[in-house]
Amino acid sequence: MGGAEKKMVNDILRKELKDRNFRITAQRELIMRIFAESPEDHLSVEEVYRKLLDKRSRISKATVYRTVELLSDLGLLRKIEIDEGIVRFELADSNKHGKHHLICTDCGETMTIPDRLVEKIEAMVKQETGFEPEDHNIKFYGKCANCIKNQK
Amino acid sequence: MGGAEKKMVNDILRKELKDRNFRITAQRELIMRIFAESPEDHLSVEEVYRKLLDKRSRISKATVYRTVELLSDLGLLRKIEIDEGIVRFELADSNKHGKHHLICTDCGETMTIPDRLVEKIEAMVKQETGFEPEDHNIKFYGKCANCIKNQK
DNA sequence: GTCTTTGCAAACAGTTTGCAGCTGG
DNA sequence: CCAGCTGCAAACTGTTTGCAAAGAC
Repeated sequence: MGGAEKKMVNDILRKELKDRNFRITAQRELIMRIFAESPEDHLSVEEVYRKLLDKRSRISKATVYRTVELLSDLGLLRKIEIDEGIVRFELADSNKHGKHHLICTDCGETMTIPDRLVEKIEAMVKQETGFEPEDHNIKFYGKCANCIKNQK
Repeated sequence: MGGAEKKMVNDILRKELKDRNFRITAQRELIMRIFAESPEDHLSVEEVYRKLLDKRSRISKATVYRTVELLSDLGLLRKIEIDEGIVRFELADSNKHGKHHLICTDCGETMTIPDRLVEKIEAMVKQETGFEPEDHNIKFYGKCANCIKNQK
């Protein structure tokens, strides 16, 4: 994420905090920055904490927990869970929501399911169950078109 | 699950234990039985433990943890995770595979997506992408029909 | 100055482990 | 009989909480 974008993230954070009458603190800015700077797309509390230590910021772990939860409430981070038992957070980039992948068990390739198809699936779920999906986490494991072809 | 099926589950357990040189114990049979008898399709360790207490079986929680893990290794149970932070187990009914849930962000209710619908989704994925799904992990987060209704 | 936020340590929940005694084969 | 299993309690991990002191506005 480039310098300009990082500044933008910080501006959004400040605005969001102000609007909801929360205070702008160094800790909140720092933690938000960790996410903006991080090459990985999702971090556990432990990982955020480590990265803070690397920067010589002495923030308590309790504050990381509280802040990351607050940032989720503000809609700046999204809480996700990939491996079971470990909660993670990622930047809630507004144009990116949910995760939906096809994972080939032969060649290991992972592809994104086309948005169009995801929308169709969500519509189907709603129609058949009355449940209104807002977010999702979808993974299919199987054989990709290529591997099926080469197998023959 | 009917009486005959419950007996079958127990026979499979005994065979599986024997084959792998584990011992057949009352605790293992009991815990397996809890799953066979349970109307819910997935149980946390805590819930299994409670059900054992209801039956006046004084099994230690450590044993429940160990057993449920063993039964998963044997392929009789499957480990799943629906709400974050709570691990659950379900009967690894051979004709039922993968995990697919609807999780209501209002009331916390979690429901299983009907198999029929899952199959339809898989067929659609195959048709539109050429990818052949064999297993999956699907979670939708949103509002359940009940909460939508009560909200109005 | 006031009300929020932080850091610390203690509390908590879920899970794992070491070990003495019990038990299935 | 004896290796494997269980129960118990203690240890551990990840997370939450109460409170006094520090900080934002």
